[in-house]
Amino acid sequence: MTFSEENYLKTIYHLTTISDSEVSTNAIAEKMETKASSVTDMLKKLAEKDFINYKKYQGVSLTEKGSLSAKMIVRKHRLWEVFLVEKLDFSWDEVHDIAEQLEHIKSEQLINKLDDFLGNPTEDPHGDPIPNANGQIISVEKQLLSELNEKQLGICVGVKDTSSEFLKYLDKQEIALGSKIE
Amino acid sequence: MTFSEENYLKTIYHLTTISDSEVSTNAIAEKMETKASSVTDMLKKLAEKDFINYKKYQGVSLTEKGSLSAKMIVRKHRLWEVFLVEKLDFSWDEVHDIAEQLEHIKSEQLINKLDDFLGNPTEDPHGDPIPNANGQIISVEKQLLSELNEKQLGICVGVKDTSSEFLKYLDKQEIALGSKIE
DNA sequence: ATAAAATTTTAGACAAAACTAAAAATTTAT
DNA sequence: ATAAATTTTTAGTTTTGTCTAAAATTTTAT
Repeated sequence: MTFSEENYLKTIYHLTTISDSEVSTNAIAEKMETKASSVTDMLKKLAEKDFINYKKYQGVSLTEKGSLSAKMIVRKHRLWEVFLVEKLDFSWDEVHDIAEQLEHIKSEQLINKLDDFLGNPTEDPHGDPIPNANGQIISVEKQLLSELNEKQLGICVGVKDTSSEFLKYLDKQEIALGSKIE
Repeated sequence: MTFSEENYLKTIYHLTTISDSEVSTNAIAEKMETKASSVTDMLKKLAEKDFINYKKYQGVSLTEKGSLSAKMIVRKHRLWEVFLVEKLDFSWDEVHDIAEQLEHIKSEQLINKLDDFLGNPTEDPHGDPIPNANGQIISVEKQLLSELNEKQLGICVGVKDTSSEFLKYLDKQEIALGSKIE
């Protein structure tokens, strides 16, 4: 699989988890900041290789094979993020771009050894779950802060928006994973 | 710089250190297992970008800029090798291919933090020197085993051939860095 | 010194991944 | 129900890095 194919697969995976229905060409194009025609080209290729179910004009969904591949990329991305924060002392707002590169390194042995080295973490620095070597995801139930009632107490176990700006804002407010919020 | 450009630069750098004269198109092609015509194409591009000195039919040498860039790639390669062996418990014959991928990750901050995390090592797992952040190389003088006289004692401080096969052979002979050899 | 051999470059083609512009299909609105 | 708007696909082009085959240059051998 090429870098580009991997990036498309990952994007389709993320869009699928948000909407859990067929993903549209335009949605992919927007998320990847590319043109719809480029997306169509790639969808044909991914369908050809049996990573996605694709019928013209009907949007796409991941096949089992595609879903597993996508989860392996997410696994790599999140494990590398843990490495960067825990071992190299990066802050949570700095790791995304580097992990975007590292997630494409091809070596199963590497990622499994990294997993062990990190102590088999279940979540990345933003509270997102890390798929295991079989692609299984054990995710803790979360509620959005906006869904809580007034005066209700909560503990921050994750962030929905992982943009560098928002994470820096949280730092300024002294909100981190584990923080009590009312 | 693209992956391909980086790979050419690294190859030219290695060939330069061996021969310390102009490097030929064919030598590059052979080392990279590609065709001479492909090499010529790339040499033009690298010359255009001022990484190499190139005159048709005359072979190439690195410019200051090219030499520094090459050393930074070597730095990354060797630091990642140390990481793989020291932290992830890979053996010295397994790390080359993975480091070939990791050396292309672009982030100065990453590599300098990795350097610190590893304790600023000066040599990789094969005894080759690691350039520092400024591209300086402090290398220990070495003698080839074949240059020693009979009955002369030596300590293995590096290996010239870093192929997986040879390294496994050394393992079988129980020869590692630090071993006394007569 | 010049012919033969080897090396290097050029010219033209191809595949991957992107693009623009135009055509086709689908969805929305009246 | 049909016209307008939107979305998606197709067709054709571009860039990057590769290739083959042929031409140009340099080196080697007599």
